[in-house]
Amino acid sequence: MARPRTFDPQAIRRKIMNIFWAKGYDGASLSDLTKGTGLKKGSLYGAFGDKSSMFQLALLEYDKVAVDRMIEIMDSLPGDQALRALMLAPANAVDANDRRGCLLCNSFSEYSKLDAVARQMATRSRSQLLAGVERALASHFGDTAQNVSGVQILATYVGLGVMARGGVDGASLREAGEAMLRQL
Amino acid sequence: MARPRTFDPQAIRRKIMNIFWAKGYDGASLSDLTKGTGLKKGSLYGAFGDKSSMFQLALLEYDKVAVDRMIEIMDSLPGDQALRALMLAPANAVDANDRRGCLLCNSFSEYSKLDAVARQMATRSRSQLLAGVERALASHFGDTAQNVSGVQILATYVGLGVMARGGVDGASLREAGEAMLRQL
DNA sequence: AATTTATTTGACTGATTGGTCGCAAATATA
DNA sequence: TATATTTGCGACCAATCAGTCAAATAAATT
Repeated sequence: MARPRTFDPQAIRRKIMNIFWAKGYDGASLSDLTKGTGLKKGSLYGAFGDKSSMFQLALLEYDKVAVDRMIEIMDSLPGDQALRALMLAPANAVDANDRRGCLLCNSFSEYSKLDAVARQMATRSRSQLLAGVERALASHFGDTAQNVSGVQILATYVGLGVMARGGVDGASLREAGEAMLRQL
Repeated sequence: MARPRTFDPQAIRRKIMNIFWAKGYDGASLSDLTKGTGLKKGSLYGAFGDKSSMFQLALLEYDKVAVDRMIEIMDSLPGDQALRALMLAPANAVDANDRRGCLLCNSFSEYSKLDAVARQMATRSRSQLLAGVERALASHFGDTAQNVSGVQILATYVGLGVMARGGVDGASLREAGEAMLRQL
């Protein structure tokens, strides 16, 4: 008996994620969100809550479509190929003209402006990504102690994404990723 | 015959740098700047120009007191110690309760919001830091080809700074830095 | 076709954004 | 001490910020 909503919430969630991905939490204005989704403020607030809720939603969506997906791919590959996929992802994105970097990594930069829930979500995604990296390392090296550390690989990945945002060319990012892989 | 200014421009420049360092270009409001410097808007604008000029000034100041200083230190040390100083700096800062990361690296994250001058300054500082890293590498390895790349070390450094902002503990940052050093 | 109910919409907050301007205060010279 | 000048300060500006709300709209059931 109620009028059904005319938009697809899932599609809007995706658009919201992309807006925050490109502009950051603070950098994305309500005006950006209304223009980017095609919805008016009222609909946006009615369906998804306030701006911080929308960002939480964006983090969740990114966790599903990017982080979890990357972890699944890594888990399905031999350790060295898994790490190769991760370390070359930033260079590949820049070559495809995508300079947004990684939404999760970007949110570390503005961590101090996030609410407690968003911080927890970001921290959780980070530790899951780290766990995936460590599984790949273990699968490559066996369980023996090694020089490389999972946090080091994670730091390199974060740095590559930020440098992509900062205008570094794809070739340099590829060189850095390849160098990291040579250390395995 | 003119009334002399009652503040020390150099000290104010330093304060402006610290404000942008902690909050970023977009994140630092004029209100932050007036509160942080103790000067009113009129004085601030009269002495330093608009907000983007003040950010350029902050980048220049950071280049002098942080980037150039780090490069000087690195140039004065044997290659391995030089790289050690760089790779452990983020962990040391966090241990000293400083989670601001690196102003230069942070500006990569919001590169798209900077004006042309600030972008050029950031790019220039980055390539100077990279050159310093490559000198340290050459001093350590001689001129033979090696597995490690300067861009890789730079990416790791950037990532460590961002992770520091994102609440990662000092011990993890140290572990990552030490691991990177083990690859040399 | 009438009613019910949620959706959509645009107008409207108060606060803050970056930025400007004129006036009063203060000081160094004459 | 009087004057000339620049600083410092507060009021003001339009634009934008996130967020609210009531009225108009549209659809599904009866």
